[in-house]
Amino acid sequence: MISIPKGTKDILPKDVYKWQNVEELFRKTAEKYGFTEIRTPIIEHTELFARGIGDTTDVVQKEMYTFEIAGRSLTLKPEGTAGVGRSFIENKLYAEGLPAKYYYITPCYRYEKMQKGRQREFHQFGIEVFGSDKMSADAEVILLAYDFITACGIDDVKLHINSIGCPKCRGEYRKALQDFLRPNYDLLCDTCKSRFERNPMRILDCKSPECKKLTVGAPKMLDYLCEDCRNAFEEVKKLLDIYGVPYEVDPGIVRGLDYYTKTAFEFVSEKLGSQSTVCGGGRYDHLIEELGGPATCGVGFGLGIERLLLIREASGIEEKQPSSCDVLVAGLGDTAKEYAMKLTKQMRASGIRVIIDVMERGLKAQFKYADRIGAKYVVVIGDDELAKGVFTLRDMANSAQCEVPKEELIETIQKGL
RNA sequence: GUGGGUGUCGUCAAGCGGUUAAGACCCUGGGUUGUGGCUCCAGUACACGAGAGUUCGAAUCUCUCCACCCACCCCA
Repeated sequence: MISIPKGTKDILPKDVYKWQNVEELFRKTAEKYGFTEIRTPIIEHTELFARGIGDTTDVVQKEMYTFEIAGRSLTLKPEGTAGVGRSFIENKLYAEGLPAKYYYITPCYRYEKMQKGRQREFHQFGIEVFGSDKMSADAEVILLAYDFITACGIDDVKLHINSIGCPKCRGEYRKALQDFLRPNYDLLCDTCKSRFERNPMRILDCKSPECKKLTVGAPKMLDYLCEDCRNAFEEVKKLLDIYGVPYEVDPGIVRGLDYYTKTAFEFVSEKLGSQSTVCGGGRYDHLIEELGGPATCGVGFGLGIERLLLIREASGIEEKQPSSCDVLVAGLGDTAKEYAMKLTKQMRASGIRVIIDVMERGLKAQFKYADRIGAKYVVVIGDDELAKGVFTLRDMANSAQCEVPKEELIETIQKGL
């Protein structure tokens, strides 16, 4: 037997309606805020992520699905923002007026060890706003996420916010961090030794227990913000208050991707166990420039669909599985079966969802099947009915049965649906 | 990268050194030669994760491997 690749999951018919429900809700929510959908490829040039996400990050260093083909290095997208940024530049979308507001629904790929709420192929809802350096954009992005999560019926997620500064104040912070770590430089793991000069902030999220110990008590970014960043952070908080979005400041949020600046936020839920973040995002003022586009600010988020669904389930949110069929037409005998096929065709043309037996089973089995798939009605067509021109229509829910002249059949069913 | 847990029919699940390896659900057919969900009866299935070892004898004990799950860490 060939089994599914590790870290991936089938979304089966019995669950797919749950995905459709949140997808529809997300689209509606994003569109309420004036966002339009964008779809970008799953593969991109590896360089896009190396430059966009940062080549000292864990994601780029060891989690990407990268392969060579025809002398080109391609990578399955590990997150959504870089591809949208690339498209924004390549299609000169900045010429169509700012701000540019996009939403997307996409699979993402990261080679990681499996766990509850963590897969190698996972799906994200995301939004990006390009062109505004004002905090009202950040506040709107956060509000949209909050609005959507709330609309999903989830009420126990908490919003954590932080500011991770800009290149200007980060210089100060880097120095402070390096000074803090320098006495123990020799104890750092090899990866972190190389990060020490290039990107010391990454040492803060190293997995090695040794490095973990060495970073205890390290200086916090929040204490080193420049005036501009500090004002911006106060502004975001003020706007969130105006919108009535509750939050708490969490100086521990670092974000695993290098492109983030200033505002960083996460929505976390206790229902997820250790993978507590359901939505994460922030501002990235230099990404577009870094990717070769015109200097353009940006802010957005990614929201894990699998995790969202896990929370909804843990919250006991009831979703009724829609029935997949309105009517089952059961024909008995060759003549009647031929008539049943024609009738089925007619009913489908009228927009009714009709199933006709393709297993050539007996009447009892057909009824059993109708029951299992949740058909609302069964129409029985046998020689008797054919002769009289009157069919038996059974309402499966209440076992009521009546005779309906064939001319009135479709109308009767449509009325009942 | 570091730990912990679990592997018996399609699914759930007994069994703990000697069994024809239970049972239930599902599925199929029948009781009603034309009526489901309830009930009764019957039927179907290459089930002991793989390989080695101990033993007269292994699903049961040992080892190795594999798969899945979970935690640390990080993220969506």
